[in-house]
Amino acid sequence: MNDRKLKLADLAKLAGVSTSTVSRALNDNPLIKQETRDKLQQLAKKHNFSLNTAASRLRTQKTNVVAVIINLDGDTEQSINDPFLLKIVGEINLALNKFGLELLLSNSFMASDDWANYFINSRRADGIIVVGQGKSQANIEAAASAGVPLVVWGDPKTPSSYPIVGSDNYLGGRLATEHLLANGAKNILFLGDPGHAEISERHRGYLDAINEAKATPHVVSIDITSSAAYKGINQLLVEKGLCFDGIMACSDMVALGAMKALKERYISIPNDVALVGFDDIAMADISHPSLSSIKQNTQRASVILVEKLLAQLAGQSVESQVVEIELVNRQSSQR
Amino acid sequence: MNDRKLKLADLAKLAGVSTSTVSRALNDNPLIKQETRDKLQQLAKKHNFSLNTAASRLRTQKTNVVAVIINLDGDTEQSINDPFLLKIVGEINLALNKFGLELLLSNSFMASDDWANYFINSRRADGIIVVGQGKSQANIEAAASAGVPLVVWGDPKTPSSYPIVGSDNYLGGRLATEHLLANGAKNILFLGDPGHAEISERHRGYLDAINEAKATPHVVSIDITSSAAYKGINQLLVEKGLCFDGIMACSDMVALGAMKALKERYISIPNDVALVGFDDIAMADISHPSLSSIKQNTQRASVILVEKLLAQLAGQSVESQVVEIELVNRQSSQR
DNA sequence: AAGATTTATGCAAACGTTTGCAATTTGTTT
DNA sequence: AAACAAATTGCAAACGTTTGCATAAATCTT
Repeated sequence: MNDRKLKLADLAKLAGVSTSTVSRALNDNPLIKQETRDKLQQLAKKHNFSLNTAASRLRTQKTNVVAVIINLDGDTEQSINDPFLLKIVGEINLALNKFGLELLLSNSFMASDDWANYFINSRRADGIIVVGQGKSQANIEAAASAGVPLVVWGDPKTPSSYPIVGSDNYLGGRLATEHLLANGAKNILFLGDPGHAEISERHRGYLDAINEAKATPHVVSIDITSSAAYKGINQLLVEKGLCFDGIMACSDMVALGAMKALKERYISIPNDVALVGFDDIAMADISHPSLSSIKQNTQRASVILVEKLLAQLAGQSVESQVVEIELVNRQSSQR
Repeated sequence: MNDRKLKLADLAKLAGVSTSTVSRALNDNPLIKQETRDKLQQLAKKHNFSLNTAASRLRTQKTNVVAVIINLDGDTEQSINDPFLLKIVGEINLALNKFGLELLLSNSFMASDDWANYFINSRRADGIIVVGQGKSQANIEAAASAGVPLVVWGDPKTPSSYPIVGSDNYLGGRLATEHLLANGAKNILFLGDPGHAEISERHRGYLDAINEAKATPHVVSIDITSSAAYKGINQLLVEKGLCFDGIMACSDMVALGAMKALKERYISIPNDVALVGFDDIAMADISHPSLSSIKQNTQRASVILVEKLLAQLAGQSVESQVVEIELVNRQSSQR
């Protein structure tokens, strides 16, 4: 077991050929005769050989690694544990693997602010996928303008010098609100943080739908967490009573927090208050009543993110792209 | 912007010293005079220099990267989206960062089965953290006996040749069950998959508690997902009616699935059926009624995992370790 | 002030791949 | 069979660090 790690040269000696030949054979280079290739590949397998990635990365100046940065704001509690963010990371991992790439996980707290330097100059990764625009796009801007291959999960409508892939948040906000209106809600709360890039779009959609219906908007601005939502709704109920009959929550976690506050006060969902979330996380289906939500197609989005990154690496210029959304109609809004 | 990437040699020329000196200075090697060190470090910062990790990894044979493998069974639906697994990954990421290490994310589907080869021989990572024992420990066993620095999140009571860090699952199962008994439940279901390493321990704890109370055990064996739980409980209710008054669920997601099935049939929780979950995920607190659960200290566990891995890398031999658990008493079991 | 230490720097050889080019072998054409 | 073209393989130079050893500069001893 503890033979010193084999290198290409050892394998070459064993086979009686040159290292070049082995290298090419293992990379399935057609320069090498098929027969030789097969033989060498078998030999490699037999001896449990694997290439030293450090060496080949040094030589080729490519890593086949993509850094995924979970971009959190320092001052919010929306944490690394947010199920939606993590779900996206999971999907991105799958998508990368499909293309033979590996995933280096980071968050915006680590790694210094200079992403170009930390990840790319240092040859840690070939490109970057940023998950979440956060409140400030400064870091992203900086990296992009330093010429880093970069894609962002966020709101694709945001004007930017880098490609953003994400849902049509405006439309989502609008659909959710219209759905609530169609179900007879008159006083619909927007629950979330309109200062946050993606969410501000949802907010715009909400506003437009509300205005068109000549209803009155009412924004409850909170951190994007379930506990903030719980507290926010609780406080509102204490101070003003049940002054609303619908809630458009900026995320499912937020919706679920609100739902708890309502249920504790025996406010019926959907009869007294209709509720729609955003993200369609697993819990939406399992909560009781089940939570209507705007479903983001994270799987498709992840594949697109990776494809766009690869296109950039290949020197093509790429644009932002919207992925479709869908209203998932469940009990919480049905009446 | 587009100056060709600086290398150590360029920096050296700029400063009028040798590359060795720059290298040492940037690594804060005390061989170099403090003054020179400061000067060079400043110069590096000014020119936005960063070391080529491929080169230094090749030279030092160290990567400062840890591979984290989410170890899923091929045949279960417990997916990469499981909030608990992802939570652990998030925590491990934080813990690794604290020690200056980076996280290469993988799952057991990718990467071939030969972890030793794929990650270590290839110098992709220095060590491996496996999240979840899964149903088969063959891959882990193989890697460990190939001498790979390796730690596992799982059930620490499992006899093994590698260190396992995790909760005292037996105790957890026991505590949860005893808690249900203490709250007057007589017919307590165990809901989960006893074939799964960690869960079989919870099951043992359940059985012992049940037997000591001279009650009758009743196991509903299902996949570890909320939808399986939902279906399982539904089916049971259809076939046998409400033949139980307590459920010990093997995870919170499972508990929440069961909860939904019960609520839909207007079975009161906790009055008709008391319920305890496992993991204490965020949703436990937000569900209504809130879900009592066995809390696993993932944060502490993550730090321990990393420390043990580092110890192994330093050549020390390390042992499995139990991290404390705690019953979080919420509404779902209170009567 | 000259040797003996200590401190600070530089030289040059690795680390293990990949790849342009040259060299060899094989096959084809006249 | 000679001349040429095509198919295979090998040589050797990179890629950008780190580090043992040698050297040079500064400090201390007597």
